[in-house]
Amino acid sequence: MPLLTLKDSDGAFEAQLPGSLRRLRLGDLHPSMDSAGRYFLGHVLLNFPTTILGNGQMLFKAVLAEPVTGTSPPKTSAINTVFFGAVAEECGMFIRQGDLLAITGFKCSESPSASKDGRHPFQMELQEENAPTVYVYVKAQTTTFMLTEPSVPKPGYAYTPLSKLQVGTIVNVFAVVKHFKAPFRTKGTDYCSAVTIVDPSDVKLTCNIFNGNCDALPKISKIGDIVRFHRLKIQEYKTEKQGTPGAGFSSVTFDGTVGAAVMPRTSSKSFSFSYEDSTTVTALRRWASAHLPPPPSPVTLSTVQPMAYFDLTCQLVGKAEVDCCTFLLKVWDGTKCLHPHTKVRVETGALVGDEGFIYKLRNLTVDVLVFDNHARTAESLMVGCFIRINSLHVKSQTSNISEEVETPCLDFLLHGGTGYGRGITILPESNSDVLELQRTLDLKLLDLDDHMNIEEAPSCGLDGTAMEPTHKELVPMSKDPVSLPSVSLPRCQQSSATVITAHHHMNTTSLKDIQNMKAPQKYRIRAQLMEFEPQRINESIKLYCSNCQSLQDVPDEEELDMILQNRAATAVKPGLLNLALCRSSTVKRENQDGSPVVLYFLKCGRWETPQDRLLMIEGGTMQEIYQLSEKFHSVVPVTTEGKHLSFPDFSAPFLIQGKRCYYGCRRCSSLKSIQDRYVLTEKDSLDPDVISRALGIVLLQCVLVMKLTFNDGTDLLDAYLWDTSEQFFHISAAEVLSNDAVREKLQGIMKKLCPPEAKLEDHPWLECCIKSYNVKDEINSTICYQIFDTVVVEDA
DNA sequence: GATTAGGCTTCG
Repeated sequence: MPLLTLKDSDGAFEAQLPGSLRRLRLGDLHPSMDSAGRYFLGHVLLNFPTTILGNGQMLFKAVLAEPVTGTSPPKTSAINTVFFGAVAEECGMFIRQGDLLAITGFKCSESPSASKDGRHPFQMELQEENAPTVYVYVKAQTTTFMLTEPSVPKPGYAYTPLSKLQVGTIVNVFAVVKHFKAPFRTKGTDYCSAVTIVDPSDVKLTCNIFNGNCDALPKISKIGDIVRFHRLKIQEYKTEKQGTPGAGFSSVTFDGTVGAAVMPRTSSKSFSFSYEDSTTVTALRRWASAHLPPPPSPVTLSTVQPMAYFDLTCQLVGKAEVDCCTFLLKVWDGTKCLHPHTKVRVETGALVGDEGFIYKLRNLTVDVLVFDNHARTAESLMVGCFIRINSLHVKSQTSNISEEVETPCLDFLLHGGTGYGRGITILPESNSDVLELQRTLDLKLLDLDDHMNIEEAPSCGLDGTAMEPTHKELVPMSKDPVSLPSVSLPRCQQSSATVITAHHHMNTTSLKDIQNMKAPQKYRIRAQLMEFEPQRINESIKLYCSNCQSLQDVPDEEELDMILQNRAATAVKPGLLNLALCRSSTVKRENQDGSPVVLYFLKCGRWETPQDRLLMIEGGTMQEIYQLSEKFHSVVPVTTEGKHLSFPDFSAPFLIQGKRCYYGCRRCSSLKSIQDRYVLTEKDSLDPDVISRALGIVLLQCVLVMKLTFNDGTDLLDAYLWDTSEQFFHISAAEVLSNDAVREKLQGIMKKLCPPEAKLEDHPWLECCIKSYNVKDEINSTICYQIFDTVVVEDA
């Protein structure tokens, strides 16, 4: 094995190397030199994807930089390092930017690209025949940055004031963001973010930062943020200096607010962060607060002025395509726009989002029309996400100002182009503005619930066609009244096993009265639970698509094994692999006469240990998949199709994490090819949302669906419980399937709500909000009922 | 390791 890892917990890197080895410096390298007994020490500045040469040999290239001890780096500190064959395969999978390596057993040759890349005139080459060894220094703690790292040779970064920049140099800078553009796709291959920065030397510099991965761009969220750029190349454009990423460019961003925590934001997994950096951030914050104009105070929908441009931080409630170059975004920020504003009409069915929620917020949302390049961004936004719309135009529809007859109607427009930073940014949930917004929205929602009354019940209801089959299946049949249960205590004195979370002003309606009323309506009821379906608790969990509203059963392990067996039987040639994407290994099973199991290890991710790696598997039973998912973070079942990997179908989960299975919607998903090497590694995230989005899969949500039969002594009523947000039971539907303890907890609750052995009169009383809605088919129209805004009392 | 864009508001 040419690759050896040494842990930082075991001491300093060089102290762990074999004592006989002596260190070679960059100046010692020469084609005539013998590297036996010697090693070269360097940080990985850059690494390129592993490729296959014309002769079928694998090649991995990295640029190494000798750790610098002085204050400023020498001119040529970087050297190209080329790994061949098996060495390339192994090192290419493991080595990443920022790693510290010690290399032995290499040859030196002339670098064919030295004149172009300005690096060392020679390059290092590692071939298996020379028995090379690559020692990698592994940090035990990789998730967070380290404040001090005394045992690792750390490059001493020097920062150039913006007034001292020279064209043609590569520098490190620390400065305040004066202006920025949210990342946008260029006409080339990359995303770009334009950032203008200033520092206490009172000079500004515009930088165009490019990267093929949008997430790798500086994580700037607002003007006043502080950025640290390493290896920024200074160019000249129209007599002005300009910054652009130099080789190995990296960026770290900090909040610019005086007194805020100094938390670095970056997508780099490995980056330095020292005590000095922290004091620089503090100093820059103080300088900016005293010398720069204060950042514009945030505008909300309630404070918006006509004919203005502003940045809006908001939540996306709904979206719809208007035409090829226009998209509608329905957003809210918890405040009410005081001016009349345009409501955009879209074709029925075009609006994506929760109908009920859109209706509930109808007086608080504004319709934003986004054009051209932004329409494409808008299309990919997930309803519910938090966004910042930069340079949103509030346009008054009254063209002639002299005609001030009425209050003007406002249009919210995001014009095409990126001028003035126009754009849409998805804000992470950890963003401080989002946390504040979330609080505002939560309070507003509570407020809304309190003021919502029966007259406000939506007329649209939940009578979507896609839900019909389920509801028809479960449509209440028995409506014969039964004898009144004898109750020993007055009802008002009995505690409830469930309570309502809103609508307390509503009076209780008897089930008999409800049966005589038209839908849709909202009611408050007090009744006992007579029975519920399904009795087998696992069957109450369904897979729901929020996009097409379809509902389906979750296959059990037996069904899944059948599906997997059929797949294996119809597979043409298992094990055909795409080398550029991953490494495969075939696992033989002693007790099996059937097809082999092939495992594919993804090469291009940054995941290093099995616990944070994604594995693809071809063949295998569900039990085997679960076994693997205990060791690997994520398991994706695949099949081979021609020369590439593909997804079999949607009958089985497309992703397994631990005991949790994730399914895709066969109707709404449009699969992207795994052929694209970036597909699975987008953002290097193993989040099911990110993976499913990257694969073009619309993720199905686990929901808990039950039919509850109530009896209040006046009549019986069947109501559906549709618990999508863990509200009713405080239980995650998905966990009912994957966690035995959670399933038992749910069974326990149901036992208490509806004790199987007890007489109905001894069942606990429940207080519930229910709403009625119409379910229509070609011939009939039935009224169904659904429970809402009700929760089980803990320890019911 | 080329290229992209290169803040200084719009068709709507």
